[in-house]
Amino acid sequence: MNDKQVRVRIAPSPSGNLHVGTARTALFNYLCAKKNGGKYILRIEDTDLERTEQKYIDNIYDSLKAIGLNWDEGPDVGGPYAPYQQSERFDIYKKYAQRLLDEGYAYECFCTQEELDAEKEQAIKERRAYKYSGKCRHLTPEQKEELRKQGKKPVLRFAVPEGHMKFKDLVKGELEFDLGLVGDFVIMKSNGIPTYNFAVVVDDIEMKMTHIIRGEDHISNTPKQIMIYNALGAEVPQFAHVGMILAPDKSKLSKRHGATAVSDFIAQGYLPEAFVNFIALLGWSPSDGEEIKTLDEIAKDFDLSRLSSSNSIFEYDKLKWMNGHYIRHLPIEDITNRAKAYLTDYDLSKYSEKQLQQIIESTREPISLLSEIKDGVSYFFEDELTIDEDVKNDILKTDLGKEVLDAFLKLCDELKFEDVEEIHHQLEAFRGVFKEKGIKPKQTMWIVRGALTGRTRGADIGVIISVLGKDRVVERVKKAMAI
RNA sequence: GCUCCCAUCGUCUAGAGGCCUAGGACACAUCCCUUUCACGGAUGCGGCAGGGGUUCAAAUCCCCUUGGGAGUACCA
Repeated sequence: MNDKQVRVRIAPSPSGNLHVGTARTALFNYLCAKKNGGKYILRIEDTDLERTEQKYIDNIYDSLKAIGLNWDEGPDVGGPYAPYQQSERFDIYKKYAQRLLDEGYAYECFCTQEELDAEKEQAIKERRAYKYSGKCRHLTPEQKEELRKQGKKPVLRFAVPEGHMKFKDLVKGELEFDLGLVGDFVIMKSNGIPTYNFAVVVDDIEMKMTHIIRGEDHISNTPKQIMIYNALGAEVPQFAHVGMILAPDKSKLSKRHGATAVSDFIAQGYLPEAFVNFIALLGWSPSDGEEIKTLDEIAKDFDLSRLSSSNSIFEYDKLKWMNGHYIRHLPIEDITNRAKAYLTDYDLSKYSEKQLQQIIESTREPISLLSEIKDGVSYFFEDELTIDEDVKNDILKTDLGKEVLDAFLKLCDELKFEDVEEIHHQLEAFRGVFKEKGIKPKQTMWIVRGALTGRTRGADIGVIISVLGKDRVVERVKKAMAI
């Protein structure tokens, strides 16, 4: 490669919330910049005035920030090539368009939608691939004047030359296209707004992009874009086209498969760390086989050569597992703080921060979504415990249940409530008594757990007893005995 | 239809001619641990789409078939 500073970009269109596919593209660009000490730029491609909405722009900012992909230059932070929002760059595109017009690389086309549709229909009838005829290519100045007088507004079309276009893609390898198959495409719409293919190139030139990393759905745009680079006498950046992210049924990922927006995943309880880690593995693989990595670690290890050229399917199973892994391994203070967002229905002031952490610590193990924490800790907060029917019938109402609870109630007088370790020891002795009578330790504890939580599963029993404290433990046991 | 891209366990992938009786991760199964569910650990199940070449040697290179994906807009 060259020794220029690497400059890459993510250029989302604000016509929807930030999509996972876009997020992954952003991630790869970000990683490429970080790895090479380059710059990672955010550019908002809002030339589609109809579909652009401010809330989507906000969502893009928020989502990108949430997963840690902060940009070096962008609409909000500015930069040497501002503005970074296409709707504010219309005069720049006009200038470049005029240049292409003047130099004969582009021409005005006055064809109406009807004419174009007719051409298209004809092509279909002849079972021929459609391509614009180029009939406006050689309009005389007089003809154009006449058309203009009729009130027709022209579009600007790029005059596609004959021949073949070849370029080397960093992940796909050598790619070749027959330009005879691509028609003269529109670069400026009749309303004076540039089309995508034109605006990207102008911006990428102006913003000095060195690498274009994007989804392979852009492969067919690439020859068109390269032609524009060439016509403008600009250096062509390196391209790297990655496979797409597909839904489990191999179709395009859509809402019907669940969430598609990064913000949806986060709202569902996925941790940003886990989410980025997971999407990084979709199309990229670590050199050491170690899959659990922080963003920084991934950046250190990142290399375009390890990008995959095939599509990958977005499966929730692994994401969930990974999310659970992060929930279990991130510092407890951190997880506790984030968990609070899901516990707003509870009166958290009931417990000290330390106790809250104990609660979360012993509840975080089995969950894979942070949102599950709410249900997981409910019995710590309910004043009126809800007891599962089968816990009532199969556990608490039994003779053994009464016996165990009676004994446990007596034990409460000696229990060292403030010391979880000690509680465990005392419990061990407690279980031992029943074990001698042939009652399995797990059965004994099941009964105590049932009385205290109303469930058969939950946090560490020592923590439950300690955090609940003597008063509530005794109260709950008595209530359970009265069932 | 036309053009382009892709093809290793169910899924994500390692593999850049011999290191491959194809490695890892998720999922699944069994076992162990255990105060529950889990977590963790161990073991197992499972794949080079098919067919031709090239080569002493092919998952790796070439061709064909099949399958999948993308593009084909005055959308990005």
